[in-house]
Amino acid sequence: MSATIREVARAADVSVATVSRVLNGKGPVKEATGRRVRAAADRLRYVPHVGARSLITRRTHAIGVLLPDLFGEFFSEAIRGIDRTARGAGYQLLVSGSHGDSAQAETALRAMRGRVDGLVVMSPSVDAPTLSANLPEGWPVMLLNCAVDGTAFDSINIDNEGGAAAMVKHLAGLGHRRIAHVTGPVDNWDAKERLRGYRHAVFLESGEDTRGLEVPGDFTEESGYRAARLVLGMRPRPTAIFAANDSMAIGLLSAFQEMGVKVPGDIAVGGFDDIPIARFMTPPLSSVAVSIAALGARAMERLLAALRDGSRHVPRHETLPARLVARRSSGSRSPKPPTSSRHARTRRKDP
Amino acid sequence: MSATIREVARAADVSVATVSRVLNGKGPVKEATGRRVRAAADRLRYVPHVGARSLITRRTHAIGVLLPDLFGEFFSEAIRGIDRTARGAGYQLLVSGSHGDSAQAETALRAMRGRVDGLVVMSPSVDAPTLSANLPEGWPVMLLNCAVDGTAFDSINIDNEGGAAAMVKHLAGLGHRRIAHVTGPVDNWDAKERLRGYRHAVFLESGEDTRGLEVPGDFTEESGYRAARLVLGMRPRPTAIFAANDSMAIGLLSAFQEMGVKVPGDIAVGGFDDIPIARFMTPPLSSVAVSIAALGARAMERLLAALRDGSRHVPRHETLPARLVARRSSGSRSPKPPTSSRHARTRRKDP
DNA sequence: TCAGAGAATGTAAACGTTTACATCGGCGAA
DNA sequence: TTCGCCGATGTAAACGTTTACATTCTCTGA
Repeated sequence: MSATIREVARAADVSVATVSRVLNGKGPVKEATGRRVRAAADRLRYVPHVGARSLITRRTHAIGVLLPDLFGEFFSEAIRGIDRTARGAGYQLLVSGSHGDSAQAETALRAMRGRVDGLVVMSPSVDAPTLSANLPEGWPVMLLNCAVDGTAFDSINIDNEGGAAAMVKHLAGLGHRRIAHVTGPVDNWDAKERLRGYRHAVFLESGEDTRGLEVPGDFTEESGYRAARLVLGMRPRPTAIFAANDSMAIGLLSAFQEMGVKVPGDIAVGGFDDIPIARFMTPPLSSVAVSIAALGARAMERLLAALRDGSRHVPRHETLPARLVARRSSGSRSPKPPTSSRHARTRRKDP
Repeated sequence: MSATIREVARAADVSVATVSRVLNGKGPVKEATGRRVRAAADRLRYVPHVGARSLITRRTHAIGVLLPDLFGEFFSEAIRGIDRTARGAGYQLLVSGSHGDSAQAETALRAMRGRVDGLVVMSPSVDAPTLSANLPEGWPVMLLNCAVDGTAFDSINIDNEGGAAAMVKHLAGLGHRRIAHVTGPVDNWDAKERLRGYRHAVFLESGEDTRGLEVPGDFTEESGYRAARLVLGMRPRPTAIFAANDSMAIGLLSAFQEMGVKVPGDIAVGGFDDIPIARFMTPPLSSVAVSIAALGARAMERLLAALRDGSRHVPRHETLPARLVARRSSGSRSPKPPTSSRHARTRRKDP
């Protein structure tokens, strides 16, 4: 099979300790000896056995990544950010996706034990108790956009509240006074925060109460499609709708198109997430953008820092800003974006 | 830290060998002893140290996954398929993405050595020589949609040729006689196969030579945008264009819209890949769909089989079918698809 | 010349498993 | 009774590293 450190030592006519020292760059070694060892290692194609190494160093140089059953680009973007940062620091990624329920996530969590030095968890179905029950004490964990409730874990969240408020302000700035909202699933953390941001901003802008302006949704296009009819039935009729995510906003758009309701002429529409499809809708959908890649990168950065600091590390909470993207669906008379910028965003290697 | 097998043995009042036997289900053990051991292991939250285990078994129960710098949904879909199958067989995934060039891929390849039992490689920049140079002899490897040239490696490819031919036949069936083609990058395997399929099908349908009907592209929207003008300048003017991927087809669509050229009235357009945006274009883009998840799942299945068979395994090549998706851009008068099906496809968890 | 410092290198224990082999009973057959 | 077999369990070696400690070598300064 593969060469062992002992064979390299024999080939370079030194002891195994010296080989180890040379390859790990610790301890004093003579220039010439180092060269000899490295040459022998190259020649034999020596690669240290990670198992044996982790057995004694208690380090695996791998990070576990737990992701929910994401579709579309979220998965890719999250991994992209995490991977780049991890690789830069010499860490590998043990990825586990598609966790529908809490039980699956627990199994995955267990399977990671002993394989990784730390964990990045992005899963709505994993909460603090589940986590602490399945993890060795004091394992470095970074929670990504999970429902954090003042736990002892590190976490990073998107500024859902601020993003939602920005969208409401944007619509209000365009003259809209009655702004309806299609909510996400009631038990969804992001949805709850967006709802809160919406309510607060509407109150600030118009002093109005939002009761009677909220329509329940569940993040699917279908629920957006259904919501359209409900909103049109409100009296007085709202002049704008803010959907808690883009999928529902797209549902709204297709319903309005079928009914002959003009967007943004008759009613303005805004979404959240700025998924790639958003800019290709007719009319292009105004939304709130979040850089998932940046989220992942930041998470990995902090996890690596935690790994370095060891027990001195103090967990804390962080919020990543969301950015308003005004397009035509909200009535913003933004010109057609220059062709080049669209390309930059959606280009990809094939397939 | 974590409990060791020795502590479990002491707690259950047996030897370490017995604990190992119970937990691995091999060797004869008394019913009662088994129960006692399992109870102790649970109580102590014992998880075997994978490093120590792999040191002696020579197995890691992990599969390396090398992916290119994919954007959009390809990444997610590929991982989804691979992950599901791997998890079912008790394997974990060591993922490494974002490999721009061959050097990066090589580094990643090396880093995986000793960490994984097998490899799934999906990377246009990795070829057979690079692979064999950086891999231990006889390592199970599955090539996904790579440029395979009769090598000794297992591989699975998409039926680019068949898909392209299907699109041409579809257009010809709608009455088109002059069908132009926007090609992909010249050194891209998929692009080359699609071009071949196009040429062959055009020859079969009309007996015509395709010289003078091909326009160079590079898979970006921009190149599609530029291609539009070239195609319109051909004499006699083609009545249909088949772009080698959807991004370029989208470039065509936006160019035509700006120029006031009606699609499909003045010219029909078809793409390849059926990316999610395709159905949301105006008009919805006809394309050729490929299930990337199925591709990944199939790859993992075969890799696992190879792992089981060991040296008895014989590598072979496999092709996965591509499916034509006719929409309005090709002039197919498919009615607006029922709302529900659109939802099923694009729904996703948030964010 | 030589003590002693420090650099360079070697020796061997330890990490936590699995497993070949040894051991120990108990039981049926001779 | 005794032999041999077999099921259940224990003992200890081996896997490939890292590293504390021991040893050897090479100077430097008195």
